[in-house]
Amino acid sequence: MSFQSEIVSWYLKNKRDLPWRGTTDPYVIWLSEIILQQTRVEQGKPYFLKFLENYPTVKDFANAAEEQVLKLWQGLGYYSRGRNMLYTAKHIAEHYGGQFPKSYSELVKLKGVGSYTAAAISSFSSNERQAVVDGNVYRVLARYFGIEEPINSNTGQKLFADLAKELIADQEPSVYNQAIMEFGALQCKPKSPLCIECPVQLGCEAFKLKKVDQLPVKLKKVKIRKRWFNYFVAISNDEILTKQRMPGDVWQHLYDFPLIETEGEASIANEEFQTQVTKLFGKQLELKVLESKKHVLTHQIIYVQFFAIDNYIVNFNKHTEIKSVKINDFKQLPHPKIIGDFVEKHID
DNA sequence: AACACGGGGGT
DNA sequence: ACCCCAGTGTT
Repeated sequence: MSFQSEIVSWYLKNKRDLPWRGTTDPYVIWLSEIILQQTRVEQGKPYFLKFLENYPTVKDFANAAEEQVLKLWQGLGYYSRGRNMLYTAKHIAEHYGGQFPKSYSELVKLKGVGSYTAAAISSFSSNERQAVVDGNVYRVLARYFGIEEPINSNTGQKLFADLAKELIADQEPSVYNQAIMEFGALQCKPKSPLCIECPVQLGCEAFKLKKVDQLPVKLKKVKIRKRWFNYFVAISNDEILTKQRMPGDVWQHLYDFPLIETEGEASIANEEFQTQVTKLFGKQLELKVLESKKHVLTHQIIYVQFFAIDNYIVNFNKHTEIKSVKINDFKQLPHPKIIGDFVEKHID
């Protein structure tokens, strides 16, 4: 039996029952695929169900407000996915008459849809012969064919894309694509793959050469930046100060608190820090540390301190991005995870 | 080609 | 501590 037939046969026996399987509606598949970008199935599943319930069709999605979309997205990360989804939903409602495209060539033009997602949607929705190449596929192919070319080099990308295209040539595109990804996720896992009970063990180059744990090869790792965020929790009566984050940094368009970023750990005793606080709020304030946390992202570690500002009087300079809103309204806004967690813990 | 973009889970 | 996850957009 060929590699592909073994994979498909394994899939039919071992596939998970997932809520987006079994539909050919390109809108629903798009929903699931965007959510699953760089996201584990188990983490994405509740978000998929939530989005489908709130926006049963692409027209429903197109009518949503960005704040509502981002609120539903809260906690999932890579928020540009949510923003791009709304943009694309509006685009489809307007230019496609609400009819979600199914072909690779149309799909790949959509914002937030790259070659992987276009291949996934087109093959799952209409069985178009487009090979998916995601993290799973890179891993399975690198191991089975013993490919040492880095998966994120220029030549590597092309090499794997060509190989994947060859392999799907005589297969049912929809089933085969899902099969190889499911195989990578459950059997040919990054760590502790199940080689002992693997249906393609005999043909696997990496297994033969005992290099399973060394493949695939991936270039470089980015340097992690350390940052120090000092947030000010200013409540007076039933209002709280909030600030929407702007483009050019993490958590774009999400709402957090007035913030002073420092080059190192800030303390109340530090004079320069006090000066900055005074400048930001226009007067001397008494600060109290509420909580300190370390927030780890892929590319930066953020040391977060929350300071309480007691007896704050609402007289905030209207020139800044900072606004005073009702606490109940504030809670409805989309927040970074670290802020959402803080609010849930400390603010009634 | 390199980097930015979140958060969580596995080892 | 490090790697990876049903990747894409920008520079």
